Amino acid sequence: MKKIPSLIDVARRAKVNISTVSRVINQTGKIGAETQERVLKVMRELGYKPNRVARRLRTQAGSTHLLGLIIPNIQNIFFADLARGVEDVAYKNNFALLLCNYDEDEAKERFYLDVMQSESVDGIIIPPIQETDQAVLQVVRNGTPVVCVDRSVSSGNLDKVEVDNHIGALRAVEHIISRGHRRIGVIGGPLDSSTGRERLRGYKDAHAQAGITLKTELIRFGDFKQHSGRVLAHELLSLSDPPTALFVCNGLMMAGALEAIAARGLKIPRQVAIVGFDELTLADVFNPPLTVVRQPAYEVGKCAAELLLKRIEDPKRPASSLKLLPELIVRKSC
Amino acid sequence: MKKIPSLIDVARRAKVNISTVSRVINQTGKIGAETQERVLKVMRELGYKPNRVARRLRTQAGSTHLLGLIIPNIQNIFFADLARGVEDVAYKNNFALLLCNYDEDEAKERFYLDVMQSESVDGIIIPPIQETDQAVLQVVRNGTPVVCVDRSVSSGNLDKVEVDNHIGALRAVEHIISRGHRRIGVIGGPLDSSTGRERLRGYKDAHAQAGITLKTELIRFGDFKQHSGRVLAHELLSLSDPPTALFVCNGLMMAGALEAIAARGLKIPRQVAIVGFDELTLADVFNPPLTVVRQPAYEVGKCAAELLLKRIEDPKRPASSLKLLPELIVRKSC
DNA sequence: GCAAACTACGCAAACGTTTGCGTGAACGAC
DNA sequence: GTCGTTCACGCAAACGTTTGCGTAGTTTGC
Repeated sequence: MKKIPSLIDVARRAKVNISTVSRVINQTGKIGAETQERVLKVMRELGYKPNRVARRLRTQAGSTHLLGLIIPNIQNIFFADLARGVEDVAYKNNFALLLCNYDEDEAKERFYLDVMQSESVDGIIIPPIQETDQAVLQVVRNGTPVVCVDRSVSSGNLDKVEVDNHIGALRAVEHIISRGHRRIGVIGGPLDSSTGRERLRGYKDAHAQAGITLKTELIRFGDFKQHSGRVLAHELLSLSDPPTALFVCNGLMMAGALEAIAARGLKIPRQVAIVGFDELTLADVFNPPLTVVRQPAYEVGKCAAELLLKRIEDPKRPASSLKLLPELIVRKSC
Repeated sequence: MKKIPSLIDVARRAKVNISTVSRVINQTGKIGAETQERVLKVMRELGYKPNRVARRLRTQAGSTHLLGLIIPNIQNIFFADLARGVEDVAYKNNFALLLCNYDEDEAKERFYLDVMQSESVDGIIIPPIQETDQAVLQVVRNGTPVVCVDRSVSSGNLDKVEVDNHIGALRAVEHIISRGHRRIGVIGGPLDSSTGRERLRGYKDAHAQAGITLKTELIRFGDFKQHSGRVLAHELLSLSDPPTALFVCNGLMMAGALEAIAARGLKIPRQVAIVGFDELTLADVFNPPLTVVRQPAYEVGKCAAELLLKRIEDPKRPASSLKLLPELIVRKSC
């Protein structure tokens, strides 16, 4: 329970003013070589570590070395990968990370946004809960750098990095069609999310390209959670004229759909083919191995963090918008 | 870019001293009903949010409402679940969470421990990298509450919550033996981790109980990562007298082992049975569904956070040590 | 050889809180 | 009517930094 040394302790021991110590730490201002040496020595002896809280309090923005990341759920592997991406670049630049799960709950999102501001983070990475997310817009109005990931936010000039959901879905469904399928069921995401909408658009465009007319009974909307994947797959497969292939718009719903297929004892891909959005842990050793479109989640996080750091350094730089390409991994399920 | 209101702004507008405002916020001290009303009104008008940084700076410990969580890798679903557990109880108690991945890298662990202290977190949850983890011992010596999870730390009286790895492994291997197997290969974890050791002990004890003598060539040690699972499974299956069943000591290595089995075109469980440690995303819809021992990761995180909060409230309470029971989920892979 | 410029460092304010102490007013007891 | 108590609130220090300004002492320019 020994006292943690502060600037004052170092200063006293080195017989200089605290401002001098501060300056050798931050390498700002002119310091005599000899003094510098002495201060550094004392710092080592005392095991001095700068107090980040005090530093944050003093300097308003840009040097707190703390980033905020607010995601729906860390248990979703997509966001875990993404988080890992931002963490890695944060660590490389000596930033720490404040991480929160908001669970698609607006109150929680608001709470955590408040916390972040109140913690004086240098910047925030967030997949906005809504297209027009007043809470995050308020934050950027307060002057905190924000970059949006995964989903877009309607209002203008924010940095953002997304994956090209349209092209991903398009390629996936094109592939399904190229395998000869004409009745393709889709388990989509919520239409009020850009991801849900874009993936559905890919599905539709692929049909249009191939001259296949859409059947509304084959189009179902889930909530990106496992449960909805299961029940919607059951619904689709219970149709009097069931689809011969399924396109499932995220990883968790994919797991649910596979449950339904297993429960019905259907053989993949003979009785029903399937391709999912998002890579899954055992996808490549599944029987049969699962055809999926892999999202570059780690890269999304990495790019977002890099963008954020750039903006922190230069708050006036024009907003940039990245769109990363997903990759269709063709295995045996379709 | 408007100025964020501070205590001073509220005080001025309500025509009181800042200390009064502080007192109505914290509900400490006597305040006149009328004054209180006025101050609250002004706070609402201005949208005042207390500055957590200043608060943390002023009060030394116990009320910063910030918890630290340092884990090996958030991409490991076990730790993601665990993290979710602590996050949930943190949120319920209005705590925020500082999350870091240390990647089994001692330098990173040290860096993040420094950050945590420097951020004046109220407490830290960590799976110590070593049995005798000097860095974390130093932290508790400095007076920061710490609870260890998953792995134990040798030195005395720390709060900790683990899962009973011995009983988990014992039950698993008992089950394998009950299926008639006598040559059981094990892909274990590093022996310098308590988890690795305890699971191996379970494996051995199950053999002893059944009167089966251990064959050293059937015992291999990985590093809990996917790659080692694959190569060790290949090694075991290449033996002139290969095992008829495999016990794999964590989830990632399980995925690797399944890769190896798939590559060799072996049928589970006919040609080789397998049971793993850790539940996996598609385990229940795998073909065949995977028999695993499920660790209560979420509960571990939950309990750890609750323990930590208790200790923060009362730093002198005796250390408690929880051991949660894992669950053998028998499916079809053995 | 002297003004100007620079070097190396100290002084003190400021960041937004919390909190011990002080104090005037109201109040109850006698 | 006096005195002690309680109430409601103000004053100012403190937490550990950063940083603009000031200032001795030294160097440079000519």
